[in-house]
Amino acid sequence: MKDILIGGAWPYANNSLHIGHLAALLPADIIARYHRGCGNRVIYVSGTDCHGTPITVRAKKEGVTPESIATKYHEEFVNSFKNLDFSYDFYTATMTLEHKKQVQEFYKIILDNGYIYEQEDEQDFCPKCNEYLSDREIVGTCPHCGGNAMGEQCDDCLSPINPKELKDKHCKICGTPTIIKKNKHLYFKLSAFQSLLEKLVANREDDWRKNAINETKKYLNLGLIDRATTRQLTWGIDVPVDGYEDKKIYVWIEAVLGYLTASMKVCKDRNIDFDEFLTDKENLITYFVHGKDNITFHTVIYPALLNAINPKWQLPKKIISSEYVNMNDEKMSKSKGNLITMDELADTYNKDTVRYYMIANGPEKKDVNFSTSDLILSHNKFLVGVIGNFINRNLSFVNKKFDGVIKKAEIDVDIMARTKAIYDEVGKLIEDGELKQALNTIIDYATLGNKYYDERQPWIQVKEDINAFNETTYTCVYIMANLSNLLNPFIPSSADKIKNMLGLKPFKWEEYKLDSDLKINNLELLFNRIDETKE
RNA sequence: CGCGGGAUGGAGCAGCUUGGUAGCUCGUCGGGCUCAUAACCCGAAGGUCGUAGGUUCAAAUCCUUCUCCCGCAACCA
Repeated sequence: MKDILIGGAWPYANNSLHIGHLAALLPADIIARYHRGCGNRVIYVSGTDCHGTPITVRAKKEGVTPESIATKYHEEFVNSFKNLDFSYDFYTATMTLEHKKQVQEFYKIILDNGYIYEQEDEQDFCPKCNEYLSDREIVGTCPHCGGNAMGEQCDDCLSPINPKELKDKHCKICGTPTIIKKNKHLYFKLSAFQSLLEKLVANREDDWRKNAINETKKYLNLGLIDRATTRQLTWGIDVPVDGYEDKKIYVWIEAVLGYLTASMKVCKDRNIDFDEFLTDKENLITYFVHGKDNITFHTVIYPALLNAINPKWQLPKKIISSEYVNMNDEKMSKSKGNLITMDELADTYNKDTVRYYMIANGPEKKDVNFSTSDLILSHNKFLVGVIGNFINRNLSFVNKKFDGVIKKAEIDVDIMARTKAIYDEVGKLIEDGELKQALNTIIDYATLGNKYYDERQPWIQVKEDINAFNETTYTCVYIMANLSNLLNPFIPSSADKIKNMLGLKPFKWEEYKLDSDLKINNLELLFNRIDETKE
C-alpha cells in the first residue's frame, strides 16, 4: 500500500471558479480516485484562500467585512466542487481557527529553527488613510517615461518599476501624497534554500511537468532573496511574535501551509501519525496540482517552508502544473466578459461531459482553446458514440431478446489479454499525470469493443449459433465491467451507472472478473446526444 | 536583443524528453452493417511536419539562423 498526499491549489475567495480553475484542479481528483481504487491510503486536500489584500480592498470598497466576502465565495466553491464530483478528503479554508492555530505553530517552529529574522525598512505610508501602502496601492510618475505608473509596472511604457524609484507617489485610494515611514518586518531566509532547491529540481526531472522544471530553474537562476513574512494588514493570521500585533502573516507563507494543516486534520481524524505519514519514504508520493502561474509557490516557496519546519518531510514529488485555457483565442478575463464559470458549465452540461472534455482537451502541455462546439462534438463522438453506444447496442439487444439475462460464456482470449494489460498501462499514465493519454487509451479500449461487436455480428449469431452469441455478449459485458473501472476516476458518476445497470461490484483498479450470469436492471442511456443547433 | 508559448494534410490537435513506417478528431469521397442515441465498422484522397543551415547512416524529433503568430495593467488556474 502506498501513501498518497494530493494537494489541489487553493482558490482565492475573490471571484467565482471558472473553467481555468477546473482545468488546473481536475487532474488532482482523477489521481485521487485512481489511487483510492488501487487501495492506497489517499489524503486529498485543498481549501479556500481567504486572506490577503485584494479581498481587503474589495471589502473596503463594498463596505462589508473581508470575512463576509471570503465566506460567500468559500460556500460557493464548496458547492461548485461538489457539482463536478470533486472528491476532496478535506476541503477547508484558511480562515478556519484550526488552520490559523496550526500556521502559528509552524511559524514558531520556523522561527525557532532560525529561518526568520527581523528587519526594519522604509515604507510608503498614507497619512490620511493612516496605513502603510503596498506596491499596488501606490500611484506615481514613471521614472523612465514620465507616464502614469502603478505598483510594479508602468501603464504607459510597460517597463517594470522598482516602487522606490517612482516619483510623486500618491495613495491610490485617497490620492494623498505618501510619506516614508520606518516599519519593521519579519523575513524568511528563503536564500538559505538555494542549493537545496537546485538539487530538488535536478532530482525531479522525470516527475515534474516540463513547465514546472523550466519555471523553477528560471526562478532559481535569478537567485533567491529573503522575503517578508509579515504584512501591515488587519485581515489575516496574527503573527505569533511580540511587537507584531498590528501585522498579519503574509498570505504567500500561510496559504501553502494549508497543505500541511489540512492533511494534519485528516490524519488526526483517521488516527494516522502525520509526522510518519509525511516523512520521506519509498511508498509516499506527494502530488501538487495547480495552474502554471502557481508553479514557484509549489516548487520553491512551499518546499523551503517545509524544509524549514521539518527536513525529514517529503519535498514535492509530483508537480502537475497546467497551462491555460483560452476562450476563442483570447485570454479569459472578467473584463472581456468571456469567462465561463464552473457552475455555468455544470448547470448546462452533464458533469461527466465537462470532466471528460476538460481532460481530453485539457491544457496539459500547452494553452488550449475552449469552445462549446468542441465540447459538444467531443461529448457526441466519444461519450455517446463510442462508450454509450457500445453499452446500449449490447444491452438493449439482450433486453429485447432475452429479457435482460446475460448468460455466462467463454470470454475472448485476446480481449482478456488486452484487458489485463490496460490497467498497468493506464495506471502508469495517470501516475505520471498524463491524463489526456490515459483517457485516450481507455477510449481506444471501448472502440475495440465496438470493433469486436461488429466483427462477431451477434445479430446474426443470435439466429445461427447461440453459443457464439453468448460468448460475444459475455465478452462485451466483460469489457463494460472493466470499462467502468477504468473510467471511474474520470467520470465517476457514469462509471457507477454502468455498474448499477449490470449489478456489479464497486470500483477497484484491477481486472473485473465475471463468473456468473447477469441480469440487466433499469437499462438507460448513459449519455444523451446533444443537438448542437439547440445550443 | 525584455519574458514566455506556438508554427505538423481544409480546420483543431498528438508525436519532439529517450532521432529510424507522420497519428487522432472534424470535414470530403466511397463501401459495409442494421444490434445501437442519423450511432457503429472498413477503405480513399489530402502533409517534403514555418524558413535556411548543421550534426547523423537516418531528424517533425537534437543544435544554430531567420520569419510569422499569441500572451505578459487589474481579476486570475
